[in-house]
Amino acid sequence: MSEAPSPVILPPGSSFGGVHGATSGAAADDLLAGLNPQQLDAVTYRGQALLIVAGAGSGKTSVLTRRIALLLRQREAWPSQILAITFTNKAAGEMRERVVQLVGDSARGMWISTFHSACVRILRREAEQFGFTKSFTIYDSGDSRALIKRLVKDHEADAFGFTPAAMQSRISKLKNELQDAESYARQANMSDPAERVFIEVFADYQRQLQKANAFDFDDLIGQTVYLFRAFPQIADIYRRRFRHILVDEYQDTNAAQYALIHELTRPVQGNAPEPYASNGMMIFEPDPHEAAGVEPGAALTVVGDSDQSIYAFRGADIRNISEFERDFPGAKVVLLEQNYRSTQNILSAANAVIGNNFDRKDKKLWSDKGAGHAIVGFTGYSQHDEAQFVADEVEALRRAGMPYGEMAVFYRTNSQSRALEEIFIRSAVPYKIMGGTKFYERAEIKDALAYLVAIANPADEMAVRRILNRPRRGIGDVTESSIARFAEQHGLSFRDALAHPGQLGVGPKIQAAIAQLDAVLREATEIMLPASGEVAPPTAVAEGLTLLLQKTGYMDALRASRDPQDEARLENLDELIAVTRDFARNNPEGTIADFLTEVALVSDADDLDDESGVVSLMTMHTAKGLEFDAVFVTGVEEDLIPHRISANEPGGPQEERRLFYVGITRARKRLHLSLAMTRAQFGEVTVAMPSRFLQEIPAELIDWRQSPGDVNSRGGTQSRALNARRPGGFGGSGSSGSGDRFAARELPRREGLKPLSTAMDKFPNRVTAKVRDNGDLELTAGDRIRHDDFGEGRVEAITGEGAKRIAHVRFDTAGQKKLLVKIAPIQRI
DNA sequence: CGTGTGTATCTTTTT
DNA sequence: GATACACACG
Repeated sequence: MSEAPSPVILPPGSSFGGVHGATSGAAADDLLAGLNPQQLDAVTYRGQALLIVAGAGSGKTSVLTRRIALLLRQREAWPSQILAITFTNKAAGEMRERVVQLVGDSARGMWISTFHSACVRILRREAEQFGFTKSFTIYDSGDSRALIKRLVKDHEADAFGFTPAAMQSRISKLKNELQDAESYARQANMSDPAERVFIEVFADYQRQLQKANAFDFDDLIGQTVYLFRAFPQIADIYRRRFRHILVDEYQDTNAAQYALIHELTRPVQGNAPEPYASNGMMIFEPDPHEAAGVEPGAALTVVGDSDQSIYAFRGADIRNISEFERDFPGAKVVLLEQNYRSTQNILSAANAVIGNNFDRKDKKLWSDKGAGHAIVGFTGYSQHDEAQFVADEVEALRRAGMPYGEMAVFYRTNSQSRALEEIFIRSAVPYKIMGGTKFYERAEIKDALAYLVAIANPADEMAVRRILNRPRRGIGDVTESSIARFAEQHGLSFRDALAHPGQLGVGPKIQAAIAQLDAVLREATEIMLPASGEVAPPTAVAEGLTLLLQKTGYMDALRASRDPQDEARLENLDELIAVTRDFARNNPEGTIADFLTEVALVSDADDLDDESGVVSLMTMHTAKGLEFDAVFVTGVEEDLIPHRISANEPGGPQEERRLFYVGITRARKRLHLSLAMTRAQFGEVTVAMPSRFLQEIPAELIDWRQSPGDVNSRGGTQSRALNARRPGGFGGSGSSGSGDRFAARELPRREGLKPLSTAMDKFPNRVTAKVRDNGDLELTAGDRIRHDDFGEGRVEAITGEGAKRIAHVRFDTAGQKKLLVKIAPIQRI
């Protein structure tokens, strides 16, 4: 691979990446060129079961895509016979793109998707077989929590100490093991009243989902398995269709996903095939040559790395991969250990850390890229200080020629992003946060989507209840109950009860409000699901949504509000409408249900707009599967990584170590590990200790710009040199009195490196929390300014427009900085 | 029925 | 430091 920083992520060994299609037809040479012997094996092996143990950065995506490409190129499989499963939609998109690059358009027709999307596809076709309709809704975790919350209340489960969250996670765990309330009840201790109430809630929850014609995330998988088991002839359809199944990130599959794979790879028993059609769609075209009878199961390829298993908390079972050979006798195993991503220093650190996990097969990544730069360590006084280090370092790398898009900042918990964000804004570093408060979880977006759900799936009572009083219509709890009662008495759905406002026994004003809502819903239904039988135009969803938001007065209410946040909400809604338009453009056939599916299954990690011009901020979980030239792992502290909560969980600390391992192995060339001595969480400042994982990295690999020993919070409580023995606890004592020595120490400066951010001594917690606004402060080159933290300096240039005007300032002591004029704490002098 | 105030609990990680 | 909930008031 080239040494020069490049915004394009080249596949490992892709020196030949540009020569596809040179010799079409027989030649597979270009697909095999540049592969090492193990990779070659992984691409070309043919058999029922193949496990590719792929260490971080060993080129597994490349191997997987070539394997698919080869199958297609050599006519071993039609595109429609291939099912490739990834964990995120983004990964699926990338894989598809790369296969297209290799074999061109013949990649069309493959199923490359996540477990969840694949299951939705199947379920939409088959839902009518078992009591759902194809317009079912998908409950995300927020939806299902809301429902569970209500049920916990109804069943008074809180009296037994059940919180909705605990209830939800228990139910989810069971579902991931393919249990339902009934099967669980059989093995439960029914003399325990808490167990009984749990089972009641579980069963009721499932009833409510069914009644609402909805699946939660776990059901998407679990119910598909159920479908296959209960209707073998349906399962056979898919077994016949998919001859090659490939699963990425296999170490993160849970029991339900494992069962799904098992079902799909079973030999086809049947004396089958009535060409099976559903909803008028032919699902597959039976191949006349292999008309009927027994067929072997699909060939299964799984790729994974047990060292990167980080989703045990959501049911992932590492045994799926470690016992693969037992589950699939005769399976071939290929080990990929050569790393094409990172320099040796980074790998040595990674190996050293992961080597502390005892229950793993030893595996050592190696690289021929050379040692590379040392890992940079930094200890800040506070999280803000740490963030400033990151921002400064990002700028230094940028000036040295690395694009922002090749840099990423990782943290353990989403809440850590705030401090980084503040500093980045003030330093005018362009960034983008992946994950976090998701667009589709914002209240106004959920409201808007609830309107759409109310149209697409009127059986979904939760959605209808949600929009009942949004915007405010004067409909409160009392009226809501009246509607529910009326619906029950007359055997109507909650939605249909709205059509009879006069009989609800409520006041005339409220009657009018209900009638108005009912009318708008009808009007929108006519647009998006025309009764007359004709197909709705592609723009129907956009039109319908606009109509709903306008005629219900939702938008007007926001506009009239003087809450400053409501302006942002309006913008979000506009963006949602824009999303519906995009959707119409990309899916001319797309229905409202398709739109809602897409929305329910995208995560923010999927945001495809690789603007390549911005630094990415994300959790270490989100980082899995990505790689960057420069990586900053922040908050490398005890109680954060490993997270405090993990300490009590079986296998918790080990999973945390794997997570840290995932974080550091994302880096190609530059790795930075940083921490803070004090961290404000929970609203108050607490003292933080360096993570135990830091001590697992050989000292010579880390170049400490400022080591934990150099730093003392608030003038020093005690020495916190990494390997210094700590007598007793810490925090309370503060009596050793040896701190000032360290506090005064001159910070090491290194040649060629940017000076550290200055004014450390007055930095802690000095960062203004409030966003300030300099209004239309006019600055021009040559002006002198004073900055709250950096002191005085001279403006060298102004770039950008309006609110994004950036001042390039050379400070007398702090060096060169970029500042956002609008909000930087500066004044002209 | 809506709004405002006070209070409790919160933060792991995600399809 | 934020948000969600309970409660009291208009």
